[in-house]
Amino acid sequence: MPIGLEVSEIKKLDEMIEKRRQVKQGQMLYANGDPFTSLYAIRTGFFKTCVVNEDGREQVTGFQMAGEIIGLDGIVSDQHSCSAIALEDAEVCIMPFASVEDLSREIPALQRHVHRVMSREIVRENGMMMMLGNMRAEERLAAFLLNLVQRLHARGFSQSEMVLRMTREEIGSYLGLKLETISRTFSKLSDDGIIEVKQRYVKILAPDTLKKLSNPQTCQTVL
Amino acid sequence: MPIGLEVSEIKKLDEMIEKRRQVKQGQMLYANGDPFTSLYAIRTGFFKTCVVNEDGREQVTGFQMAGEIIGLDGIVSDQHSCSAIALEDAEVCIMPFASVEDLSREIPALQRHVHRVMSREIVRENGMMMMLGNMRAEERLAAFLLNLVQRLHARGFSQSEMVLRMTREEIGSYLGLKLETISRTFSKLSDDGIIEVKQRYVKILAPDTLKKLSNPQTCQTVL
DNA sequence: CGAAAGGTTGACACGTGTCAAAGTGGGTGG
DNA sequence: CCACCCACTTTGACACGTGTCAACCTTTCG
Repeated sequence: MPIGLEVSEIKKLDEMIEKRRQVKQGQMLYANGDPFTSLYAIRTGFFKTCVVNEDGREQVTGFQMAGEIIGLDGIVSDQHSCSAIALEDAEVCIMPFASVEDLSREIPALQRHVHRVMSREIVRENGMMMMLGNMRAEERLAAFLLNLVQRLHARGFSQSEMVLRMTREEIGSYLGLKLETISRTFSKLSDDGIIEVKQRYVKILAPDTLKKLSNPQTCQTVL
Repeated sequence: MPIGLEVSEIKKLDEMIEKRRQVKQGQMLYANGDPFTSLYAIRTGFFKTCVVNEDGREQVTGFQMAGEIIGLDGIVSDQHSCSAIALEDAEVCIMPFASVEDLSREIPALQRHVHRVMSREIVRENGMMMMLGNMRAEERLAAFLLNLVQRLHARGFSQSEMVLRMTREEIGSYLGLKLETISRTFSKLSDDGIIEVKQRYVKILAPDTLKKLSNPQTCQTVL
C-alpha cells in the first residue's frame, strides 16, 4: 500500500505478508485480551471493532472495509484491547508486527506509511469524539452515511447507493444512540425525501441536504 | 523516555531535541491547520487539545500533563487537525518528527516506543468513545476524576487530592456534557460524601465508591 | 412453513440541555 | 491595600431529545 517503493522493496513486503486468513461472517478475527502479534490488512469483506465493559455494554469503535488496517490497538500492551468481528465473509493479510517494524527500519517510505496509518486513526477518533460529544442524532446519522458512501465510492462503488453490512443496533452503538433512534432517524430522513431506505439498502437522494445536516468539515475528516 | 537505551543512543536523542519552548497559560502550542513539523514532549505544565467545527462547537479531545507527547494528529496530513492550548504556564521539548523517524530507524527501542505511544492514544480514544457513547453524567465524571488523580499520583502528587487546571466548561466539553451538568454532578457527588469540592480543589473521600460509580475496567484503560 | 432475527412505530419516562439569576473568588488598577 | 470587575461556578425551573418498553411487521433461513 505505501507508494513510491522500489521493486526490491515491494518484494520484501510480499515476503513479510506470510499468509492470509479467511474470516466467516460473525467470526472474530481477534478478541479483547488476545495476545497481539500482527496487524491485518483487509483484502475483502467488512469488519466492526468493538470494546465491551464488564457491564456488558458494547461500544462499536469502527467499521472497516477493504484496504484498511486493523489491530493497531494491540501494540501498546502486546494484547488486543478490542475485538474485530467480520460482518460479512472476509479475507485478511496477516502482517506480523515484528516484521513490520524490522522492514520499516529498512524502508523509510514504509515507516512513514505506518506512522500515517496510526495518525489517521487518531484523527478519525478525534472526529468521533466530536460526533459523540456534540452532535444530535440526525447529524450523526447523516455524517455516518456520507462517510460510508464516500469510502465505498473510493473503492469503485456507487456514490449514492449502498447496502449496509451492519444492523441498526450496531450503527446505534457506533453513534452512541439506541437502535430505535437509528430506525426513527432513518424514517425521518426518508420522510423528508433526503434518502430512500429499504431495510439495509440506502440511496442518497439529496446529498447536499445531507451534507448540510451533517457537517461540511466533519464529512471530510471524521469517521 | 524509552527505556533500555545505550549511552550513545541517549546522546543521539538529546541531540535530536533541538530546543525547548515556553508556552504561557492560555497560549497555543499549535493550532488547527498549522503545518506539522514536530512532536512535543511536555516537560512541565498542563495542556488541552481540542477540535472545532465551523459551527463553532468545540470538543476537547484530551488533557495532557508532564511526560506526555502531543502533536500526533499532525502526522497523517502534515498539518495539525486540532489545537493545543496551555492551561497553565508550560514548557515543552520540541522533537522534529523527521529526526524522530530517522533515529527510530537506527534505534529499535525508540521505534517501539513511538509505536506504543501512538497505540496508547488510539486505545485511550476507544475508551473515550465508550464513555461518550454509553455512560451517564455521573459515571463520566467519576471516571474522569479517577483517571486524573491516578495520573497525578504517578507523578508524585497525592492520590486523593488535586487542583483542577480546567474549567467546568472544558471538563464538560471533554465529557460531552454541558458545564451546568458538570457543576450539578460535582454537587451531587459532594452531597453523597464521595468527594469534597471547593471550586477547583477536589478531594476524593470514598475512592471505592467512586470506582463503582465509574467503571472498574474503564478506570484502568480509559481516558 | 415456521421460527428467529432484525426493523418499525407508538406512548411515555427521564436525563441532560437551556435560560436565567445570583454567588464566589481572583486579579488589577487606583 | 482596598475595591471593583470579570470570569467562573452554582442552582432553579422548565424544555426537549433520546431512552425505554411494548407491540407488531418484515425478511431470512433452516
